[in-house]
Amino acid sequence: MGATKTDHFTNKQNQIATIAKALGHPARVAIIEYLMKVNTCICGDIVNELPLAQPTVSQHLKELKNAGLIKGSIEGNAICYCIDEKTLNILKEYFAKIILTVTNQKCC
Amino acid sequence: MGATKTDHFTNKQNQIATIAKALGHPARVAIIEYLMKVNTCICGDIVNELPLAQPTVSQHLKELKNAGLIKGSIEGNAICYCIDEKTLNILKEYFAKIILTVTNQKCC
DNA sequence: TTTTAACATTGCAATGTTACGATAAACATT
DNA sequence: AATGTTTATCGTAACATTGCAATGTTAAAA
Repeated sequence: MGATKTDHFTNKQNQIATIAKALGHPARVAIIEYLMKVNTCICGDIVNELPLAQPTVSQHLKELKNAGLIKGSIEGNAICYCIDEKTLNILKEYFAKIILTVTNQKCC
Repeated sequence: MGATKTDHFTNKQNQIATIAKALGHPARVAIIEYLMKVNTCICGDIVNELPLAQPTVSQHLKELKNAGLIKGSIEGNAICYCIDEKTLNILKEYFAKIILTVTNQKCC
């Protein structure tokens, strides 16, 4: 098949999976790291930072945007991208909760 | 193409992407949640908890294991699975660092 | 207005993922 | 030994992802 059976899972499970999936590629992790490193939202310049062709980078940016991990606003000729930390925080809090629960378990 | 250019990215970027990718499917998120909920490592019983056929579940478990998110030990007839919180913690700490950095930025 | 710059979109080839039936392997039970 | 239970593996069909060349689109610059 190849198609994920999303309707069999909860909204939360699908939400977490969607965000995690967007971060499931090193190029997209690299984009996030770059946006963090430059210490401001960056207009243009992302393509030159990655070892990938422009259409490929554009596609990765689109996926990060769809997942809510970055925001992009048109700034004249270029586009200004920055990290949306709210979405990252959803993942962080989710993992923190699991880790806390699991650490208190008597197991294996 | 379809093949990820892993060699163009750092080890850390590939590590984060690999772990995130493993969590990028609702069935695998559901497995993690179930392992957390039962409050102990569970032997068997995972297949019945998911709306998927046994070979599919087995495959998802394998991917979680490869990513280091769960550990499995043979327990007689069944196999005992539990969460490896160390791997989850790598992701959590990574996100926490990004969130902290980004929140202090004057941006957009 | 033509040109340039910065991204987006389209189309396609190569590869990866998801799901499951069939089958195998390993052990427990009878 | 024969049977059942549990998990893994194989094979394969359907679909998704990755990457890029070619081509649009939009707005600044000349």
